[in-house]
Amino acid sequence: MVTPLEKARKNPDSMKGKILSVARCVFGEYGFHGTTTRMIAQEVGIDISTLYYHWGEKGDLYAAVILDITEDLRSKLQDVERVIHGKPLAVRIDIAIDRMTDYLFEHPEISNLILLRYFGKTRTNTGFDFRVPEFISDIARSMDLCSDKANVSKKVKMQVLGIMNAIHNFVSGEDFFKPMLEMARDEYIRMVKETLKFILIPAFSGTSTEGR
Amino acid sequence: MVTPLEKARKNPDSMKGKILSVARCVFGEYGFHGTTTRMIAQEVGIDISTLYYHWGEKGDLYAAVILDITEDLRSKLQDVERVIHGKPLAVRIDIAIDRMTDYLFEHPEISNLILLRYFGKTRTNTGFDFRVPEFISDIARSMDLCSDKANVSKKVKMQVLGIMNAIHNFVSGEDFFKPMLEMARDEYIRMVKETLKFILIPAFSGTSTEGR
DNA sequence: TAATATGTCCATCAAATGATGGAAACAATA
DNA sequence: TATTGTTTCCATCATTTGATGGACATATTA
Repeated sequence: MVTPLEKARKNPDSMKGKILSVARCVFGEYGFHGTTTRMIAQEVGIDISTLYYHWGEKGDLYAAVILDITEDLRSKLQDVERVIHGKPLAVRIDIAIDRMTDYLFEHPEISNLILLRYFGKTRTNTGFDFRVPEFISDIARSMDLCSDKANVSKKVKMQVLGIMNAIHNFVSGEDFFKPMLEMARDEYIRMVKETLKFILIPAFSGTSTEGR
Repeated sequence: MVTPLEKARKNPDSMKGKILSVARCVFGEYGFHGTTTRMIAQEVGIDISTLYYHWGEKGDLYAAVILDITEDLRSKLQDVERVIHGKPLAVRIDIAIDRMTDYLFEHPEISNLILLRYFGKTRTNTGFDFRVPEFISDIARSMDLCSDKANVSKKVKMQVLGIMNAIHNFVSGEDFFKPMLEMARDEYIRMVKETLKFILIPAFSGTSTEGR
């Protein structure tokens, strides 16, 4: 059995795929309640009922969007993990920041959606699996921040949350921070990486693997 | 001339003040579009038209809420500044994290609203002054992160953004992270402080005042 | 007390929004 | 070509939501 989301991911040029792609961006910009199905349909250039035909109700489309970005992020994290494997901790962090920052600046809706989901509530319960806990543990292991690979401590999980959120913040806050700091996009991205490394590397590279 | 907001702030038990207080929390939880005027009115226990009588249209109430939390935050930052004045950098950061974290966990809607404003857009333009740039510079100066007090560098501004966002993240993400990590509230708050200090202190205390 | 100002609620409106039925267009296949 | 299944759009509905007018109540003051 192949789910609608799998179909859409396999076929990005299909109508299902196009709608999903646009929905990612619009939901990412305006949040669940700030987005209307009409906004998405208009952006795709189709009638609203075509959207409903493919994805059913708004909440189902939103759920698909969240699963979609989750899968993208998981996949990207695995990529990065392969690259940094075996390198010293400070280098791992350095590379991971570069790669993840570049990737998320190319797909800012991922950071947007994740943060909106962390910090905002939806009235109608769009409760479904976000799989954050696995992610956190995976990152901790690939960063080799924890000694016990099977059981990541709460302390390390908090640290990983701090790292990931720091990146998402700067990506998602681009439209707010960039004009505030009077920077062009490339300068902003450069400064983001620099700042992240300035803050994160000393904390992790000067200590043992299990926190201070 | 005294503005409606000033009246409400001076008189928290007045209807204006009660509505403002409730609106802070509801807007903070559900965002601008996720909040209906009916939700606020119901929470206060009044008719919807009473709300409109006091605050006019939804966007005006939201604007008042933002100005309200901005003023609270500014005031709190000044408090903290007085406490940490003259102390060594590592101590300043330590105390600032403790104080700000405690304060924001008591008023999580402040962090919620700030982050939602950074990362989410509103369809109808609720554009008004958020005064973030001043804040950032004030914090940089009170932290003594910059050598030139008059002209805070972009580098330092980015660092301050990173610090403040890290705190807001953990406060605003409480409802999401706490159950995920299977922690009680007090344990979570303790871990937040610990993690923030673990990440932030090494970066700033081991360097000169103007970045690495 | 009479008169005026202030505050609250009920009823209601117009627009926006989520959602659907059915006709038409299009494609695939016998 | 006739038949069947898929996709798209138009028209429309029911609710929700922002917003207002006017009646009633309560306080204030002449």
